[in-house]
Amino acid sequence: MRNLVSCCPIEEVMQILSGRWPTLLIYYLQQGTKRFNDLRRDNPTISHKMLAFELRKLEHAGIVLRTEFESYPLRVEYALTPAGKRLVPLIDALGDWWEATDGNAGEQDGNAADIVDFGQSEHV
Amino acid sequence: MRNLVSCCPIEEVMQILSGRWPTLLIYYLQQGTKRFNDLRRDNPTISHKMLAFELRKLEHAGIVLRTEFESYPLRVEYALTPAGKRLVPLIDALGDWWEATDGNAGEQDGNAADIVDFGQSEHV
DNA sequence: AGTAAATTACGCACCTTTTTGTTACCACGA
DNA sequence: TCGTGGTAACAAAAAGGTGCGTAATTTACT
Repeated sequence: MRNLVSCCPIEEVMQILSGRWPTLLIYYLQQGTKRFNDLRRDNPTISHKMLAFELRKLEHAGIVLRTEFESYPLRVEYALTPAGKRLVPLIDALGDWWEATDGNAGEQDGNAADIVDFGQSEHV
Repeated sequence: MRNLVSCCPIEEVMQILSGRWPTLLIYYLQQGTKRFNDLRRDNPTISHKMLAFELRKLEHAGIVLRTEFESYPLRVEYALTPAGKRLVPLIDALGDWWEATDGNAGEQDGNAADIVDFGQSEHV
């Protein structure tokens, strides 16, 4: 009575992990403790608004630990919590699954290389 | 050189699984073969446009197999591919992880029950 | 020595882009 | 006329980007 039977926890997880940034941020934080601008440098395409928002989301979810130091210009450090560290191999497994699928995907449909772009833009 | 080292496959997976519907649809399809309106009945809040779009996305990703029968009113069946079935336990693991985290989350922050709502609406 | 500028980690307001929903419409057969 | 499995057009909502402000301190320039 656990395996994908209660779909609710999965919905909650996806609410946290959905989007480009959560898994990426977990990836970078898994390398070690980082500061706000470290993460911005790690990922130059994220805006500071998004970074702040996603970090707060991950913090609330218990995945990221935020530590504030009252030094010169104010310093904040971000790190994975134990729960966040336990999450890493699960995300990892998804990546492995995708690579395995991707490897032999061509046999079904013919093309699987252009999956990346799902442009739904219809207002052009 | 595989474990969360190459972040790209994870980005691709999240591009497919992000959002409310993909994991939910996988959940319902894991119960067995379904037809379009079966899935609509399973999940009344999804619009048919979204359902069609998400199903096509999952189909392109090699997770869902679409079979069209030329019977009287036209009949289409959706089912998980082998790759889709292999994905199920991974999604499952995320749900289990969340439940485990949720169980002892109170020790860190005090409240972890109201994580669900991340209203970012600022234009009210 | 005095002034200007940069750093740090954001919050806020405005605007654009993307996503999602609503509605109508299609062909077909019972 | 209803249900089947959609597509296309339009509308609303959400997500995301940009730039400004903050406050203390250090560095850079003159």
